[in-house]
Amino acid sequence: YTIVIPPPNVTGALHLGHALNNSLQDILIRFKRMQGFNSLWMPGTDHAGIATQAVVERRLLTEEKQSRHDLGRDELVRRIWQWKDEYEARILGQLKRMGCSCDWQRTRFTLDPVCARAVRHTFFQLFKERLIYRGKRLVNWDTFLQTAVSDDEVYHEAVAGHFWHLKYPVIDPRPGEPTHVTIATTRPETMLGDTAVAVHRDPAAALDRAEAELKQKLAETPEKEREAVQAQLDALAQRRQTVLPMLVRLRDMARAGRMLKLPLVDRPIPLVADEWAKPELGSGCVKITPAHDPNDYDVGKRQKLPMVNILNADGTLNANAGAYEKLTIPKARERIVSDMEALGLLVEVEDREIDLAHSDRSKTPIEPYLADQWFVRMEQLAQSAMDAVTDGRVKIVPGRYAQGYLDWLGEKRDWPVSRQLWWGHRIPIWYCATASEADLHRAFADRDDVVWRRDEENDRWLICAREEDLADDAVRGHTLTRDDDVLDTWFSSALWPHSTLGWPEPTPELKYYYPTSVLVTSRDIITLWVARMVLTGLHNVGDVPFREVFIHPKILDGYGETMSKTKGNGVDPVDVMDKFGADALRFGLAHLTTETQDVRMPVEFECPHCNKLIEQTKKNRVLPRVKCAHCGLEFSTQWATKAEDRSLARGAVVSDRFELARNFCNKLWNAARFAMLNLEGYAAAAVRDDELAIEDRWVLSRLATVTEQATEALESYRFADAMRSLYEFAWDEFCSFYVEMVKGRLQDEARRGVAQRVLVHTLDALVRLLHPAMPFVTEEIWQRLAELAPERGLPQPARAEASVMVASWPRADKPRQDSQIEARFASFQEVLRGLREIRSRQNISPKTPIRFAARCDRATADLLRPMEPYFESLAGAHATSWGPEAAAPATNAHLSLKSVELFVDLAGLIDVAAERARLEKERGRIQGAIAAKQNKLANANFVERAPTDVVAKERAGLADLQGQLGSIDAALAALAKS
RNA sequence: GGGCGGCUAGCUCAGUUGGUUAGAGCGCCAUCCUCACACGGUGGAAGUCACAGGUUCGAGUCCUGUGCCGCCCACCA
Repeated sequence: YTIVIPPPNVTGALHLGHALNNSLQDILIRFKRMQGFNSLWMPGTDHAGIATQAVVERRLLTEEKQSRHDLGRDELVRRIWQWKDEYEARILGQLKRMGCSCDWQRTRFTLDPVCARAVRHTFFQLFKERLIYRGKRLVNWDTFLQTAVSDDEVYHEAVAGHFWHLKYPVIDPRPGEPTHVTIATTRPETMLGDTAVAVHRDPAAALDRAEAELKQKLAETPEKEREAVQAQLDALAQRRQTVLPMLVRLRDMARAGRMLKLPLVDRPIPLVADEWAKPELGSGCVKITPAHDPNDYDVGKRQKLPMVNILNADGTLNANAGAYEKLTIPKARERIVSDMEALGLLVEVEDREIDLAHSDRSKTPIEPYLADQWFVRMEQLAQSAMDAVTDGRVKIVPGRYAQGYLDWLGEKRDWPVSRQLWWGHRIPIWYCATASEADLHRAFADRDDVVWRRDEENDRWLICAREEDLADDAVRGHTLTRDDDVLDTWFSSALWPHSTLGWPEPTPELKYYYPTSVLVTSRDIITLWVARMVLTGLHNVGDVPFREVFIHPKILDGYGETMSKTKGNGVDPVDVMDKFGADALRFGLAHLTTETQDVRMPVEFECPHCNKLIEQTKKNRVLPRVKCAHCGLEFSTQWATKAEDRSLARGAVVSDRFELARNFCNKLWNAARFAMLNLEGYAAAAVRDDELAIEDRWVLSRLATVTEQATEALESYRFADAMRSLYEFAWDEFCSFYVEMVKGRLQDEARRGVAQRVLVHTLDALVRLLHPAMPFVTEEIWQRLAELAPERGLPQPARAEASVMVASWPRADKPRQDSQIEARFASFQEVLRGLREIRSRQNISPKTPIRFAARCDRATADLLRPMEPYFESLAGAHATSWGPEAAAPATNAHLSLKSVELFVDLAGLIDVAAERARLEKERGRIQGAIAAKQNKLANANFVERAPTDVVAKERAGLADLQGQLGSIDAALAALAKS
């Protein structure tokens, strides 16, 4: 049984999302191990490697004021390793505290040589099959960190910004033609890369469409907001007069192939007609910078425009920027605006809120630029991964997530795999512009681990080497240069299930463990990782990487937001463990793992000084220190880094959602203590069925059922269901009833033996069942039990395993399931509850004994009569009579139950007012129920069409209720007399 | 814009194929420090199952639509 383990995020602390993931995996591993499977963890790919580099670079730039370019590749990588070692030690400590039996020794990182080899083999093979190719792509360039960031590391934020309205002169304007075209931009420096200005090909029609849309909107908007829409409509109408004629003219000029002069660099650029220009916005014209804007890139492709990149890889302007070369973007922006103004070409500066793409890493704006990148052709790879899911070789649980997976793959969008980083697997490609093909043949004649291909666009060879790096002079008389880029971390992560097992070598591990059993992960990673693992597995090994994928919920904070470092709303599992314990953390998380997609986790700070709770707000959750609203003292949080903050007492982040689990751990521990305190004279021996007391047979019956439920639930990843049945069995049945009922026998020397054996057996089974979810408490109980009762079990005792970790998972002992016993207990519990209720409502002290009569049919009487001693011990109630003729005492409290009417003798005890109030209320309730039933039965449709058993049930229910009503009336009458 | 999920007690959530009077934990009220457990026991109060239609003898549950919250993907799925 094999589980692929995704890693926790590298730069932050583990938060509850990671704790959930790791806990569920460890629950499965322990569960399967107990079932006798040979299990293997396959821990952590380092998909967060990029984050590490970014954090290190950010430190360098802010604290040491130097960039990676100053530092050099080797030194940067050395620092990253150092950072990662610190990080790993911390994460390992946390996982260990959580009880995760994760072994990270074997495969520390994806840069492990074994994995590195798998990466090169894969790249080589894809290159050879022409599934890897070189193409162009706009890259999100983080100018601060001087790296590209991937699409998912970009977030959009509205910021206060400017629209600069600029004028470009028309070359040789004819009479009547405009002399200038006005455009607006938020990034004036990109004008240096402009290769066209666009105007709509049919401005009148576009305006018509915009108008129609606005009218539609006007009709739909509520009265209040209409004014604003109407204003827009008016503006549009105005525009028809003022702007439209000019746009039509410009459009005609564009068709005629007229040119503009790009100021500052004096480059002629065409006026083009393209629908990207929006006549309803701004001047109606738009500058086109294909190398620095995604939309413009599309226009550039459509209009076959040149693409001028003005950026260097370090975020400064390059030679294409002419006089502005080497300036940083902000400096260039400043200069260009003032230069344009000097030329009289700056029309106005408009203040506006703009939606700007930011880098998640540095929090600075993104400057996209066009770059050559490596791509993986997805057509056939994606199809294979889709087939694996549609034909069921990979099962996704819950099934609804399969749709997203298929839809995403269905696009078959090529996968850009190159990244402009220094950390990661460097792309095994060398360039050579000077050699001839014959030279290459000569150099690599006897090698099948080198292939090459022509790069026509750049007039050079692309040489891919599989096994080892090529020397600069590998081709005699020519120089090879290696590609600087590294591969997307998902490229190596995608290989994880087979690369860690030794692929491409046919190792015994690969043979034994591949395909693995299950991947447990959260849904945001389905496309990034799951899909890619499937397709590389199929491509490389020829089989799927895992049989099942379990997608667990995401943990959100109290506001329903995803936990993340950026927001600072993550809950540190260490806080939870400190406050509630590791078992409570794990059980609690498993207990809320339902099939829904999210789980909310409202959290509070606990003041370490006065122990009061302080609401966690969006403001205070990111602070390193917080002032307690109750006692006024300050405490530190998980964000404290400075010594002065850290010296304060730490305020834990707590959530009452773990209280249930903590209390449960405590309950189990105390129940175990009780059992062990009562094992005096325990002797292991076989137990015959006829020796079993009623409660023994009942608890064994329930145990069989619960074992069955828990097993079934865990096998189908219904963690919450499993936890719920175990919780209820342990607390409501084992503790509240079995333990209470068995107390008497444990005091009785003659009956003690069997009671002890059944008690120990049940506890033993319960501890096994709970072990995966509560490893620490259960192990402790197990070890202590081993001292008192090393041999235990029903019907034949056997020596217990040395640790519950290697104990076997209980089998549901189905022959023990006894519906009759369970029915008897249901009645028993009902009567017991009734007796307690009467005691409570009559305010009778628990110490005062009471007597009661129970009116019921003979069968029920026979069933309950043997339980008499338990009514005495659990409710302090003595039964005086059972059966249809049971007489009500002169003064009594009455209660109608499903199968029994209870009369508690209240001679000398009665609180008449309380009893009357209670009876009146009861009467009202029953009358309501009777009316509902009578209505139902009066409905001819119901009687005719509903199944006969349902109708019969209704009738019986009605009769029963009417009987109860009679009794209540009688009781009320009796009260009136007294 | 598309897809997915949620809306059930003050809070956080269960509710299996439609079928008696819709459940749990926390919180609240009352009571009990009873010899495993006050992180406990016992009892209680508390819900127009988001809204509007529809199917059905019968709807929290099935269908259609609407609203709000959230997530994912994305200018054409």
